[in-house]
Amino acid sequence: MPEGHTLHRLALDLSRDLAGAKLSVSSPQGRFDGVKTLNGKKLIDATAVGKHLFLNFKSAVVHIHLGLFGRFKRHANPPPDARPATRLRLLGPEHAWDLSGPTRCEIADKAQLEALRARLGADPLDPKATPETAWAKMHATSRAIGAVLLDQSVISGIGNVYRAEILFLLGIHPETPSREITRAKFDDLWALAASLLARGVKERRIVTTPAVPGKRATKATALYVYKRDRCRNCGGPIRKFKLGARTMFACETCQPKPKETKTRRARQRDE
DNA sequence: AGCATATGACGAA
DNA sequence: TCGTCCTATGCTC
Repeated sequence: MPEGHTLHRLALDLSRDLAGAKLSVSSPQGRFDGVKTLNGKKLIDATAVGKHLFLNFKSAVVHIHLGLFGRFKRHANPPPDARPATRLRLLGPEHAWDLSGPTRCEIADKAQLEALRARLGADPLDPKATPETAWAKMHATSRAIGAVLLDQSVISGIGNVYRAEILFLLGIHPETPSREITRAKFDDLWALAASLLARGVKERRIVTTPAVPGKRATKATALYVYKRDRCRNCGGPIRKFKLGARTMFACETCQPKPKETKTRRARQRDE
């Protein structure tokens, strides 16, 4: 689940359960080296930027990136024995949170945090974020828009599911050169990303189809194109292909290819 | 039991 | 562009 909405949801939930408390911190797996520094220390809160999560202790900040496999599990206190792969266990008064499989989980100093922030593009979930830099970057490259949307230094928080769904909803073919996106389309994209991510935080999952009152979206109804065989809108076949090292899903009826300016790769593939 | 798969990102070449 | 790292799940045999 780890796209931007997951980390922002986690920041809220971790803050709700653990903020203000002195935590018992452990690493059943043994691969988190901040246990000594943090055990018994008070957590101020948890925050998120893009796909990065920060545990803000009074004395230090833990930087967590879930990568593809990282997960948090919540338990009531007292929690069950931790699985051996548990990298980090945070035990608060009422709840325990177990982290497994993260790409990153380390104490970060000021310089590291600053470098990270400098590297990340604007996060649509940040109410203070402005899209000007993202627009400038997007407008300045001929890379495929589908690849640019995964680039966390342009916009942070969008992952493989959101990129497919956002491009579908905007009717943009993923191989469209980024610089051909108009300012008006970009503004739509930014607003859509913000609203979908916010909805993801609220619903605790990615949902891009219209809400049906009284019904919860299921795996079968939540998305238009991602991992589907048929387009939820027109019923046509979904094309599945690699783009930016990940699997892209698109309906080429609802997302027509840009005219003449095919990418070189697309041309090669078609011949 | 074993294998394929996954919503991510990095470094080497 | 490829290999690599990290773990859990759900399939197939």
